Amino acid sequence: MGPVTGMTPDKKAETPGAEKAAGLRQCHGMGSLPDTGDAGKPKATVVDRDSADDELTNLNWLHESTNLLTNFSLGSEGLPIVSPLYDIEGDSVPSFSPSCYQNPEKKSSTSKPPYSFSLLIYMAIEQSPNKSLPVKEIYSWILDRFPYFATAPTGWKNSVRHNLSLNKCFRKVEKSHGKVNGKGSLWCVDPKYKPNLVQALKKQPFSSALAFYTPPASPPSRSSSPHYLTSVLQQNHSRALKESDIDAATAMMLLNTSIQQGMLDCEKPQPLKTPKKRSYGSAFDAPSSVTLPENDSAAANIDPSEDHNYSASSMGSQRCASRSSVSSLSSLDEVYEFISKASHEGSDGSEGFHSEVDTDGDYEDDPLGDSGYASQPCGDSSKESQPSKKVLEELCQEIDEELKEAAGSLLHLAGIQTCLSSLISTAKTHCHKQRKK
DNA sequence: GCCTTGGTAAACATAT
DNA sequence: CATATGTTTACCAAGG
Repeated sequence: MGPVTGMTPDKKAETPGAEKAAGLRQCHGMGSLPDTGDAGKPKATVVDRDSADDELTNLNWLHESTNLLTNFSLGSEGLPIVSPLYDIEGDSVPSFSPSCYQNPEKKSSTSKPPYSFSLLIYMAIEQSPNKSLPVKEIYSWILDRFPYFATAPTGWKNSVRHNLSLNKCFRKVEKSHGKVNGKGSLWCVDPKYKPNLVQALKKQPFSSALAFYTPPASPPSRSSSPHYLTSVLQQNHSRALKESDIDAATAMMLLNTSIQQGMLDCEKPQPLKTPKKRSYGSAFDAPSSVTLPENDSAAANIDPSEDHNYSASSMGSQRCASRSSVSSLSSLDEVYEFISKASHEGSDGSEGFHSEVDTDGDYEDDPLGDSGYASQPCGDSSKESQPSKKVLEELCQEIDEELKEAAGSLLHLAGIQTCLSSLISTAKTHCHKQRKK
């Protein structure tokens, strides 16, 4: 691990202080460190590994991870946890009994957490406000929660990166138009595989950590409306949307969001990788039981600076998450349908919309396709579709206008209806009075 | 014994 | 150029 990253011959340890010694790996368990350059043969330290394993069984590490649990239980935004997955699966949401983590017994700060890297990454990402994190943040998160890694050989970072790349559960989120805040890109969890990850988590000794599972949070910097809506939608759509009293404006906004999402989905990259390498996603393959309508793309372009992209993708994620784990989707679909009809009435030239949908469908053929590797993200394909992007944006605007008109019509109708009803009621009372007379 | 899965190392490429 | 990040390949160990 020492030499892991980097191409420079002498590569530095990824963590200063931690050794780089090529051989010293496997000091796992005890976080012992470095310096000794015991260029021992790799894997030569089976003993250490064993000791680490022993520690894993006692789960003492958990006591040191109170932050982790706390965060999870509160959700990334301190919101009450809603766990669609549990609802759907009929599982009860695991509860955190304080006793779980209040035990102060801190014996092994170097205990290796009984979570695989993929789960750690998943937790880190899921816990983040944006449901996406740069590698660096993932490192930090892991380090914060699992001190073990602070003293562990640095190879774990390589493992993290390795997992991000190989595990199809994770997707790279392209930063907006070459704009970058530092190196690398954000990583998010492919909604498709969330259920799998969650399931994997549930299998862990402390599956209760699952309580942290929260619906994708709305991104911080974006305008609140769409996110608010999606958020509300996420929490209430099955209930509220089933009710026929859908506010037209809200509906239009929803539609708008969904459409944008669809457009973005068009840009979703298709995994191009050939199934050469071992499929890391095998454990998290999209559940066959869950039918994912095409393109449930992961949150692409969550970059806050990329607005419509963001909200759209956000919605996409939500839908993905919902679809992949929930059954109440039909209601949402109903809304879309309803709205769709409404918009058609408002304007016939919905050509854009249709074509959009079609396009969407085209791209949806191969969600995670073949290998399922998602490493050829959004960015790549978006680059390829640069030219069409403008067109899409234009279409977006057109649709936007149409939708506004439609919304206006709906509101107008709503107003008329309100007027009529009030008139009717007035008339009724009037008649009533006259009759009494 | 085989297969799957997870962890690790390493080489290399690319971006900043 | 140095470093961080991302990709890929390979090997090993554990468990089913």
